[in-house]
Amino acid sequence: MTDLAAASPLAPARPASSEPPLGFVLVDAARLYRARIDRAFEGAGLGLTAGEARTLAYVDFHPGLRQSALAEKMNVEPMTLVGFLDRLEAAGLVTRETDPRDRRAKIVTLTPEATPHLAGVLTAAATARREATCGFSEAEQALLRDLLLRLRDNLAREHRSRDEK
Amino acid sequence: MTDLAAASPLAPARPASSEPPLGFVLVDAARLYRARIDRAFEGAGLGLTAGEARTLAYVDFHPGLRQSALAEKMNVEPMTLVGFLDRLEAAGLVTRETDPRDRRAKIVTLTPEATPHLAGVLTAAATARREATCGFSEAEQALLRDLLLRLRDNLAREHRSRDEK
DNA sequence: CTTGATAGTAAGGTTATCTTATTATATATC
DNA sequence: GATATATAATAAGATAACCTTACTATCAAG
Repeated sequence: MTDLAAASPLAPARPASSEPPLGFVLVDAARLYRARIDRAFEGAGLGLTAGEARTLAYVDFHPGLRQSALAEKMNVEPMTLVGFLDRLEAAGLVTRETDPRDRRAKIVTLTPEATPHLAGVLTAAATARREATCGFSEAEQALLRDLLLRLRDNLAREHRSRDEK
Repeated sequence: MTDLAAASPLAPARPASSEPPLGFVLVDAARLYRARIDRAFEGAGLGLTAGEARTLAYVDFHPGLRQSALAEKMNVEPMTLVGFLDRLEAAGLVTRETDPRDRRAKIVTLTPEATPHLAGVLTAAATARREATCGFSEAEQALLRDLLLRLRDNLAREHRSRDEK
């Protein structure tokens, strides 16, 4: 351990309890979580990656959105979404239909075939969640979710405001 | 929204408050956080990616470890660490020295040149954290960190037990 | 001194993400 | 209504962060 904090008044105040800073813990946790989810998907025989599954779930929660609006909901660039939708569409799980009010835009919806896949996704996600939150009370689980939502929205807001510059 | 939950008793119980399941929120939050950190690093002129910075911080917290032990601490595969160390070593920020007690193994330590980089990393991480946890009380911030640590350790334990099979 | 495990690494692959440029279409302006 | 500008999706191509598998050097045990 360097003596940085002591050596320099310019060094950031290292939060006493933060051996690994919050961001590192978050990124580590997310990597493990994603790996766990990927494995669960693989085990379930859904031919879906985590990103595709996430897209499927978002379309389910927000059906009928344009791609650009969906990308914004998901906090990814439109081009990132294109890739996910290409594969989901090729698999017959979503449709892209030209918006009659603006023929540049496309409306994304789930096909009926998506239903069992979505069920598999949610089951796998629930399994991973149960494992990840082993030992958590209901309240703790809800608390974690709410804290993460607030954190995500803080960052998303900042991210967006920097885009529209 | 499909009517899955109603339609099938086999469908996972969808936690009432969980529009996006916990895992999705976590993965989204982590992506935004990492992007924010990358931007902060770029802005600070450190020629480091998030993964390299994370490695640097881990070596600072756990100096003198062998690569395999360090990889385990970081919850990545040894080969993933090799890439990070290759670049950090090329940049003159870490050294890999043969362990005299086992000449297969290498001991990783920071060089003196790493000090300012590490300071930059911690400053950037602190900035990102301040932004991400805008509106959080001290207690909430600590709570989030502890919940994430527990979650990470749950997943890491599972991950490890599956390896040694 | 062989035999089998272990530490690091080379080679190569995948996923998720981005940026930049292109095309079609819409909207505003003159 | 012709022209300029903005927007929606996308093609092309890059990068970071992982992983798996196979090889090499070394150790440790018989």
